[in-house]
Amino acid sequence: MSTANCATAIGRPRAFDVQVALEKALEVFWEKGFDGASLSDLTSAMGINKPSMYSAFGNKEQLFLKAIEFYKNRPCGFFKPALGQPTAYKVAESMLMGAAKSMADNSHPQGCVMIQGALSCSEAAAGVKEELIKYRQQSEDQIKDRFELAKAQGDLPESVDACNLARYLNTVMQGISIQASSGATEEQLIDVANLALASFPAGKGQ
Amino acid sequence: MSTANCATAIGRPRAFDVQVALEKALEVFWEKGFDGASLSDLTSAMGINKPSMYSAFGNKEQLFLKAIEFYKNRPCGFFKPALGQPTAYKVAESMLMGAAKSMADNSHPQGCVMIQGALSCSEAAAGVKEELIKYRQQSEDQIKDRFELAKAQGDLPESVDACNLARYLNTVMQGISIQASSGATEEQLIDVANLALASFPAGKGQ
DNA sequence: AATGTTGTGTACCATTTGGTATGAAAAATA
DNA sequence: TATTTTTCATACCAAATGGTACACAACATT
Repeated sequence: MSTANCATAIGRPRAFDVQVALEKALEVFWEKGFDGASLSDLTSAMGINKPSMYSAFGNKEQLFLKAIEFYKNRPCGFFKPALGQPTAYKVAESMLMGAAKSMADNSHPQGCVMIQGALSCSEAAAGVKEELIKYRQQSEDQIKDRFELAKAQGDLPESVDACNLARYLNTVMQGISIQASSGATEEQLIDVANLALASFPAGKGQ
Repeated sequence: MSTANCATAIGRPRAFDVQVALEKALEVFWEKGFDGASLSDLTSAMGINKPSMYSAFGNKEQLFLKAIEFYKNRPCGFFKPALGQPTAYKVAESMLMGAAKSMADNSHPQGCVMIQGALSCSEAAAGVKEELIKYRQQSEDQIKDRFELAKAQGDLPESVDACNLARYLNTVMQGISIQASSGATEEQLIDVANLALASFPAGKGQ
């Protein structure tokens, strides 16, 4: 049951690339959600059969969680780079524009799998729903921390409630996810992002 | 196959109230989504058995659509009253505050079933997903029309793009739905709503 | 070449899925 | 009371669900 691709492997080697299979599974979960994605959907997209899936990933729930983990860390993610922007305003701008661009991108399912993967769901998905809620809260907390830092640096007024502002930013991004999965285009979402930025306490000049 | 409760009914009368059963079904769909709600979940919540459900509502998909129709028209809905507010700003304010209050209300599942009922879903739910997208678009169009009217009345500047502003408002409400279903409280969502209102082109005075 | 270890493919498992056939039960009408 | 019409309850259906047993295949080590 070794998931990692060890250099000196003993026994029959895997005939598939675990990472590639995980990406394929991610696409299925992304499009259909946890409840809507059946094992047949998953394994046929991954190009493997069920025993291989179970031995490599555990079960459907763990496969989902590992796919989400990959999603969080994938190189094209817009979140972490946005957090690193020099000013609070630029953080928000980069995040909203990144969300608009990324979520409307049709090289993969629209919207965000961390939002849509298990929103209203069966009891079987209750675990992954809780996990996704936790992840979303962590993102919000990271934004909040970044805004607290901005306040300490004088980049945001002391009067600003970093917690509320972070929640607002997160809320708009989540709305953008819904819009994207409903068919909104990148341009439309950029307009939304610009309107949302008008609420931002620090002006565009900063 | 008469759905309506006719006064002079011939044959054995229904042992259940169609409207009450529909409300129960709505709650299940609301909480679990179309894919996550099984017929067993539904019929046991409705207090009837499957043949009764099929004869009264058609099938799972039509039951869902009828439940959504009921949801749209239910008396406690905040959307239509908000549209009737006298100014564009008050429309937006009423809508956002109504969303914050309604979606965090724990007398029913959190969030909005028209958003979460079928977002990422299986092929079996593709039809209801499209229907929900259409409904959401109709809501947005109604807001847009209201803002166009506001422009004609001089209540909004001519420079405002009613379409973008409506989409922004809709986006924030959809984000609020996600937040609510993630456990956000009414107070938190009101704070979000107030931040969102800061983007509004017409000032609070209007 | 024999052995130990691990992955693969098939075929299978019990359970659940959405959906029905059928006969009995309850009412209005005749 | 007999008939007609409709609903109810049970039992059932084929297909799909998430998950596994098991024999075999492929590799490293001995």
